[in-house]
Amino acid sequence: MNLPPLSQSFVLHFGEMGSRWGINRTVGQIYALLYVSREAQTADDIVDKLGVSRSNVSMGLKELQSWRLVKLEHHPGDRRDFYSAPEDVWQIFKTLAEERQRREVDPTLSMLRDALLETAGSPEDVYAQERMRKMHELIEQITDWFAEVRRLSPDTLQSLMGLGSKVVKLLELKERVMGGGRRSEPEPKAPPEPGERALKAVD
Amino acid sequence: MNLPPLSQSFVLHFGEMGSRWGINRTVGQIYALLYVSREAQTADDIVDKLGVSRSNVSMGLKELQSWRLVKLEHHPGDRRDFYSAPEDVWQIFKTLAEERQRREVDPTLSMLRDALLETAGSPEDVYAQERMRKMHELIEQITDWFAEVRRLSPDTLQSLMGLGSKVVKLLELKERVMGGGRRSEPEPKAPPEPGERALKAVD
DNA sequence: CCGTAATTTCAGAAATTACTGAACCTTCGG
DNA sequence: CCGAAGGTTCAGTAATTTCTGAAATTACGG
Repeated sequence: MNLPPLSQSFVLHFGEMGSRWGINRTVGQIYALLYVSREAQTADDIVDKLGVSRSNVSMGLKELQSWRLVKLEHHPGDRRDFYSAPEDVWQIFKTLAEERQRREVDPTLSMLRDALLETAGSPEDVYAQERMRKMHELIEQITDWFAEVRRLSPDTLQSLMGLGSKVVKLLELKERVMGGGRRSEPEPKAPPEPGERALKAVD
Repeated sequence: MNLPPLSQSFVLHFGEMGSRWGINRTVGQIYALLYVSREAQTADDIVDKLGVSRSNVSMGLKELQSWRLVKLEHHPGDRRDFYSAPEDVWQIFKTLAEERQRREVDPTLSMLRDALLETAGSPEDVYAQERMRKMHELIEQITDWFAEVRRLSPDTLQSLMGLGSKVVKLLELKERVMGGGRRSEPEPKAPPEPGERALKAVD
């Protein structure tokens, strides 16, 4: 490995971390390298700096592209592919969240929906279905919310997060200003707005 | 595998999914089984239902315990260990979030802090450090926020998420009601409250 | 077209991770 | 103290994943 010390620590750490996640060492290292590099890198640059095989880099870059985590650019008069990581860390975070949603959450939601449409044939499966319904509700709620929040601008998001748990104060404020609404002892189940939260049968 | 059909689909799905995450097939299956089982299960129950070896189940259960995802209980007059998954899906989600924070995020924050305390010895490392600072800020902001939100009661959390992107409206509302505060064109950097957001040198 | 540079693919080697069965503890009733 | 039941550990094997070098493909200037 042929890198200045701080960059190297960073790259090595991401390599290790990669395993705890679903990505392999090389992919983690390639991403880390692009992330801390001012200039876009060619595949051969990466080979030199990380000391792994050319084919491994090629595969790693393909993987990172499938995660939409790297940008491919071309320099005029040079036929090589240059790769870099997007600048904006918020954008990176969003992309990561979206891809993980797509790869990890969506298939599970789909499986749960299918199972919930079946008719349970035993007491065990009746209970299992009940549990799956609970899980489906939770996941759908969290992902719907997340999808909405992702649409906010980084600035808005940031001021929202800056509030921290003070959002609760805001909620109380809302109750007071909006008036009428339900008191602080809520009904056992919040009544869903009509048409929302219905179980969709599609994939 | 010896399970009713819906439970089996669920268990198999979690087994597959496990790989995309950092856990192995058996661990995923054991957890899924416990999750959809009304009664706590002994290790031998699990062996029968999943068709894996006794030792594999033992290791899997140990792993799940290290994630705090299973409860161990004892029935009077029975020396066997009975395992079950906590009921409350929100609690499960929180536990999962906390453990992933501990295993995946904290080590990264720690590495970044260390790197930020070093002196860069080359232009490349100066830039790398700048990038690491950006990443450190992002992660710290998100995790601080998450830590605060985790403290909210499921009810509060739920009404918050029910708002979806309407929180933005609330933010605007706040600006109006509170008056004085900064206009919708924010300063380039939000001024940190004194004492907060300081770089901590500890692990 | 030809030759060369760049990239991709892929079969097999290397490394890692998961799983098993057998041996080994620990606990407890008698 | 013995023996049986339950639980854990661990060395070896099986399975999977990662990585490589060589061959194949693509893209392009002349």
